[in-house]
Amino acid sequence: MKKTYDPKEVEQKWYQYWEENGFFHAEADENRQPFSVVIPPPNVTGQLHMGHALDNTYQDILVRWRRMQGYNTVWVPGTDHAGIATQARVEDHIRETEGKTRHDLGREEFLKRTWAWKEEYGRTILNQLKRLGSSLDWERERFTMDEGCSRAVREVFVRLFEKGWIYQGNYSVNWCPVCSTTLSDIEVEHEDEAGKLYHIRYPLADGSGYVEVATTRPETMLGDTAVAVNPADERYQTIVGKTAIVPLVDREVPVIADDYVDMEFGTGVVKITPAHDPNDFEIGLRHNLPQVQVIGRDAAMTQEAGRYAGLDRYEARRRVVADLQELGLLVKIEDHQHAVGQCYRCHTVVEPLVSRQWFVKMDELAKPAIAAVENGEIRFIPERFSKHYLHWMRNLRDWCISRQLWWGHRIPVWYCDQCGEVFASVDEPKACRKCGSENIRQDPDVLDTWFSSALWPFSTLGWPDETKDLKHFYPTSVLVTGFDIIFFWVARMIVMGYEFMGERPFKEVFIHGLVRDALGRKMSKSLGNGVDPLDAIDEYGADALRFNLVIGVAPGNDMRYIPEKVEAYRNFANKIWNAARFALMNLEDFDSRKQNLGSLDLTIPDYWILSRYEFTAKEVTRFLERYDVGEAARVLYDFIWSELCDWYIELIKPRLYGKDGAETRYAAQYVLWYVLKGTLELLHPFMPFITEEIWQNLPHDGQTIMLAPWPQPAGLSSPSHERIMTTAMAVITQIRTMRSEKNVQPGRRITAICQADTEGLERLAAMQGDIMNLAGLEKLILEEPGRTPEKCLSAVVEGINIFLPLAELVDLAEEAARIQKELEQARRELQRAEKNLQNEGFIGKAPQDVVEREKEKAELYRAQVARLEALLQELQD
RNA sequence: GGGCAGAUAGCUCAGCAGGUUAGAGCGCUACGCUCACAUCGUAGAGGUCGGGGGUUCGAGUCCCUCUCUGCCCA
Repeated sequence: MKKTYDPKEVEQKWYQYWEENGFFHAEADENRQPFSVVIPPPNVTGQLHMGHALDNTYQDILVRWRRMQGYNTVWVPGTDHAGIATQARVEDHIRETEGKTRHDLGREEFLKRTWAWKEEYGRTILNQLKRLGSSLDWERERFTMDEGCSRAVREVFVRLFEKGWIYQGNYSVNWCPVCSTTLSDIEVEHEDEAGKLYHIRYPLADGSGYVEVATTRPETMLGDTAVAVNPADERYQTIVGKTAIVPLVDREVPVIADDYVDMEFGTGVVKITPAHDPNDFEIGLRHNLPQVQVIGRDAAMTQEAGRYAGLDRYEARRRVVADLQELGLLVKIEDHQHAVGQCYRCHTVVEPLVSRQWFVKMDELAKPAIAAVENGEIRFIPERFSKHYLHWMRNLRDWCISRQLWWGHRIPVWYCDQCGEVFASVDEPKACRKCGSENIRQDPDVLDTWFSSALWPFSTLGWPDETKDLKHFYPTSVLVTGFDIIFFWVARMIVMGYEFMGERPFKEVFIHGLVRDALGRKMSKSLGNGVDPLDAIDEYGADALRFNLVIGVAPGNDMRYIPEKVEAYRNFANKIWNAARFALMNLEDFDSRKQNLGSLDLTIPDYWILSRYEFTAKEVTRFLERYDVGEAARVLYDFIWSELCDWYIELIKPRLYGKDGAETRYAAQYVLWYVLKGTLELLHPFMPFITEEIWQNLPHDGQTIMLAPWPQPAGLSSPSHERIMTTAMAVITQIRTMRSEKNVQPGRRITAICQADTEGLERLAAMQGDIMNLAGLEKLILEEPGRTPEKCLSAVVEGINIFLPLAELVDLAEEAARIQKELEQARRELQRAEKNLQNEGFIGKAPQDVVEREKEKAELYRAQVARLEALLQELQD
């Protein structure tokens, strides 16, 4: 074995081994409890980023852990066709390489190219997930546009259509002029921008004066069909019902009253443009106003805009404002902060446009999905995310699902040009369902990407067929994802799960935060501050990256990616590597079958490490059960580094070297092997590669650590041995501290005298040899308290007097000062404990064990104080 | 405007169901290449747990309030 751990050498080897031996794969087995997870499918043309690395590390930890626990475990891999994003990438590519648009190529050819693109790049992200160690069941790989998923999409569409829950309608929708498609409400991000508020005068037709309206988008006035005030606004009572004239287009429009108008905003008078504002659209419907579309799908002004036709919307704004100014109708321009809707894909400012689109009626669908979270059938972890979810679900609007794209699931609706019938069909129809005419055409649009991902938990398991997998693995056990797609994805899966499976899609939703850069900023392409997980893996190893991503992160919190931190966990891997190297060097002649734990002649450190190991195993399991992955990892880190390496291995070295005989050597070998092997098993879900590499080298049963049984409690807990060790460790540390303070050469062996009560002496005697070894002693004298040895460095710890006869190093004043300090500290603690114990409330109300512990502490501090006082007295004499 | 997080050592963060002398990593200081590991060891310094109030025998932990930061929704 090499002196330092080299991840490159082992990672690929083991991944291949796991995959080739089918360890990731599981068939549905009715006799075993299922544990199933579906991956949040990454975009098919995407690259692995830290967010994916985090998300999949969490999933892999849970999946590997449950698999070891014996669950019938599957983790379903796959990718998402990501309509807008992928189409945009391919369009860019074609423009750059051929100088053509998708329209130049035509729909069929463009789709052919996109599929080719998908085939070429779709694998990369999945391969990148392998580098991370993800134990995905590759035999189950799916794609949102594969045949099965596509069939599920059509099936769902048709069923909802026939139920009347999918409908077509003319509404104000969000249009992205760059992506050339509509967007659902949540695909629009509202960002605060510094804008302007323009105050404009609209003359009244009867010549009685003007009304002053305030608007942030003056260019839309060309499409105004009303001016509105609040009915309760006393300022404007008299003008309601009059007619105003829209300047520049000289359109006569009514002055209407509507509750929607905010009296506080601007002048309290607003212009109404039903064609270009969703609220105005609603008002337009209420008041029967015409819609005049002055901005087109290309974000340029239409013919309706008269002399502004053809201008870009922003250029039109400038011209309109200039023209108004010239006419003297522009009252003022104020600075104004307002939220501007942008496309979540390309960040272009979205244009509200009225058009005919397909919608999913959400009110009925939402009911069971709301109830499920309310009554705890589906649980969010952390709990607070259920509030987010519920708030959104209770204020749901219908979902616009049609997209004017080519890449996606074509809407399965056909129009008959003969009789006008509109019908949906799962299979491609040859003729009109009603009149039999073959003169039919399919709706040109495709569905929102999220429509197909909403079906993911059951479409990937075979729905609409009633497959064995679906029966056994649905509902899935847990969904792991980031809070940013709770609305986009999680909510819709819940909705569709109840509607089509009659059951929740998953029992629990484990939500994690974002990976940020070292400065706490979101990692983004535009900032260029993203760290490529593959680079991190190359540099530190996949195990170190994984550990870094999860350790010490509380559920739901964001984490910062700091290279030095990954380095620390690379060092941790190396630490384990070397502990194992040490173990293996000393286990060459070891045969674990010779004896079992019960028949060995164990020492106190043996009992202690077994007890600590058992505690650690329980803690790790407990934390994982609560999805507290960060704490589980921390517990392991501390156990391995501090207890196993720093103490236990150091303690057993003499025994392993054969200094105390073969029997105890074997016992030390056995315990070391047992604890190391078990610890590797506990660590395996977190650090799959290094644990497999070491485990394979240790005596073991089975083909892989992946399938080793998860460590179970074995009755190894031993508080009495832990207490002895605690005392010994405190004494050792204290002696080391004194040596260090006085610069005693590390190699120099010295004498120590320990005075303690009978019980203390027993504990020390039991550990005498170990204390001497680890504190660098040539002699350890244990005696009853009474005398104060002359010219010694002294200290008191755990009620034990420690004296180091190092006369030449003793500085009386220094000693006195130090002891004085310790004494004050001990007195403070004693006082605190006594105050508690004298408090009737405490004695009466605190739990028995807390009171007991407080009593023990008081006793300890009392002894401590007494000893320190005596010492100080001696020094001063 | 409404809601939700966060504020703990110089930095980044833990702290579970109120009761440990409040922890870790990095950084810092001193010493040490002792036959697993210098990607290391030993020891050390460093915190009035954002401010104020309250509940409680007891509050970093629960409640109220204020300040600051971030996020979501309108």
